[in-house]
Amino acid sequence: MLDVTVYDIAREAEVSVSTVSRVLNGTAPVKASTRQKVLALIEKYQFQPNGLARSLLKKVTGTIGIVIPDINNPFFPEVFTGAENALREKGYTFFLCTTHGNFEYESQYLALLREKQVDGILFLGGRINQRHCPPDLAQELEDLNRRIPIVLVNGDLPGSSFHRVFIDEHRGAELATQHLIDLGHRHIGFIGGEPEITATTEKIAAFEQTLAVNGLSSRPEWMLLGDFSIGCGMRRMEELLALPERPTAVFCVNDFVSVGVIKTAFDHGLRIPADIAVVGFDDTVLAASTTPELTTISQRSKELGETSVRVLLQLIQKRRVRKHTVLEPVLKIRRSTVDGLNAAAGQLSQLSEPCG
Amino acid sequence: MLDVTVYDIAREAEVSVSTVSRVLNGTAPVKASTRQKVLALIEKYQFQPNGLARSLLKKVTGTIGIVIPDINNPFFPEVFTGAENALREKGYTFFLCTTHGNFEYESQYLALLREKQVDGILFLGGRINQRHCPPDLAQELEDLNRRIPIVLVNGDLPGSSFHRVFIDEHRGAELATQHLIDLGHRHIGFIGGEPEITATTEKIAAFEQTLAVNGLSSRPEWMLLGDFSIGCGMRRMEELLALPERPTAVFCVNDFVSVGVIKTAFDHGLRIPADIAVVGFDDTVLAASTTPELTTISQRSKELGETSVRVLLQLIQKRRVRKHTVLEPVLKIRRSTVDGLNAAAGQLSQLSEPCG
DNA sequence: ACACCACCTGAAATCGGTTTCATTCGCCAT
DNA sequence: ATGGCGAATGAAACCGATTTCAGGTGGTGT
Repeated sequence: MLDVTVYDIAREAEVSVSTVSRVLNGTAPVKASTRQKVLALIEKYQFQPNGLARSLLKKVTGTIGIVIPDINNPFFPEVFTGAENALREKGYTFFLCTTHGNFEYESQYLALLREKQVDGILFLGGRINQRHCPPDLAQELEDLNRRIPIVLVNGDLPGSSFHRVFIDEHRGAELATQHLIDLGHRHIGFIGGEPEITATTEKIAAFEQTLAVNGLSSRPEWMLLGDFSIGCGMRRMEELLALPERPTAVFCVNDFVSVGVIKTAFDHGLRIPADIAVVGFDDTVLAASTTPELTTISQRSKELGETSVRVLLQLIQKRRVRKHTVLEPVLKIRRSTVDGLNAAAGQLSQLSEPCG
Repeated sequence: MLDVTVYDIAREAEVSVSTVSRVLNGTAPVKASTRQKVLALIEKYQFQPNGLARSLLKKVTGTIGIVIPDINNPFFPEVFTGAENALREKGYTFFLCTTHGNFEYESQYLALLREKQVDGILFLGGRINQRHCPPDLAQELEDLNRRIPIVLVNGDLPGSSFHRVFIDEHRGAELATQHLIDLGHRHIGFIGGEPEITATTEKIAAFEQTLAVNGLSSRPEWMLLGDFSIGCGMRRMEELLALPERPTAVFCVNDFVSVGVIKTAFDHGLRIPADIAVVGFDDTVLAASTTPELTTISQRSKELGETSVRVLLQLIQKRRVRKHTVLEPVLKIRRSTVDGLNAAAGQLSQLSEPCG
């Protein structure tokens, strides 16, 4: 009863629905007087056209699906923010789908997104990896990509032909490792990350390669994996500190893990960076909230979101886009590796806006 | 060409679309042999019914809009997680809309959500407040509520009749303040928050009332507002420390602000809690990542999300629900107010899962 | 007076499903 | 043989918009 349609408007205005539609979209000239009449009714009933009906016909929904593993890791909200900002004025809306790294959820959400006719999908499945991703999900994703444009963000599915946007994680890990070496560290550990995931393996490869280039090497007992959580950082750091010989620095797979590492180091009365230096990865808001602030690798998360969604938009408009877009990571040097920096030097950009 | 419809299936199976639809939904008996034929074709073409067409007819989309001010404040992702968990198995999807506290964005998103025919809306607009919210947005929201079920989460619009789910912020602020007083503090400051927003005013009211009950009172120069950011915490703490006389404890409007306060205190060589105790609000992941960990008030964010969405679901199903649902806040005592707690006592629930 | 065009409008098809209504068919009881 | 019933199916209406196509009207140029 509260729902007004073009037919209701047309009837009351004593015109046809075609005319109402033309007033709505300006697709053809309409006599000023009838336009006024129609507009008045639209205003009167607060009429808003039903997007489902329109989308059904036009085959465009103005809707994008974003699939991420974990919304509680601040990295992903930042990517989301970038995507949203890039498309805000175009009137897109976003389905946010959190999978918790669960393949069943992923599969379920992909089906739902297809059913709801999204125009495109941003897939930030950290789990995508040749060895780990089950063949059926890979297949499913590829099939889906034949119907709906998909952009893989910071992930890969070797042997497939997805469009991808990602930062050069190898380079990022190299920057981090070289930074520690340049500071004089010779004994460096690596903490965190699931061993099946690209985000872990890439970093380890670059880590060991950079050590080698500098005539150093990693020690198996200092390579402590797990997952991407704070708790993992705490536990692995406990284990590390229990060893007879300790590294003087650790490189963590992400900021979450770094937070755990710092907490545990602090609990053991260690000073950071004097006793142990810590480098993270992602440059999320967490990096700004630890004491001392965390040296980390910026993934330029907002830009990543913006760029990804721009690529997706090109695909949606059937324009040609290069398959891969790579962003350069940036090393953010803060007090978890270099003592005595003043706070301003920390490049904590998120803290510089005025307040109140 | 890749898009298969019920008509295509029907033609190839030599049945009518009605039959295909019946196979799809099991709404009427279909002979086993024809069912098989249809199912085989559905499998062959990976057919999936078009949700737009279905929703258009059924007037249900299985879609919910969630409007939040800031996705980069970890509190909101936690609420979102709760909502998603509660509705996952029902196959709902969520439009996530971030407004940055911008009324224009809010208005724009509300229109979009209506156009896209969401079944309901969770509105977490921290800005909703009798004095501050512009009358037209208030009006808009109320009009919308006549067409679409809306639940206000942690917000209010006095004089209106929305369904609301919220935690008792007054009680939360009381718990925080009393905790500091019980620890022996007599000089307590308040930092952060925009003065127009309920989340600020409620806390201030409870703060001052609790002081009064204990025979204490606030000092205007120790009430330093601003916004809800880390940067605000830093700046206001600088100002506070520049005063000739300082409080021995501060209560912050949220965890973000607390982080800034702790950072600045640390930069000035102050020890927490010995020189200054800090209490936050929200119990986000940030509270676990500071050194020392932050004593804070848990808003039980995931439960808040779950509960809100449950209420919303009731409304969608036109069942009767009580207008207001209130959650009790919980004080989480950690090392930013009490020295020498061991880490396990911190109740950092998010750190207790196994890893790897 | 006639042809032409620009402007304005409406009827009807369309998008891809679901659902109602009517019909056919086979089977069983009387 | 016949009436009745339930299972199985198809035709057609419907949801709410957009768009094509086909007029109708009025003004202008010759």
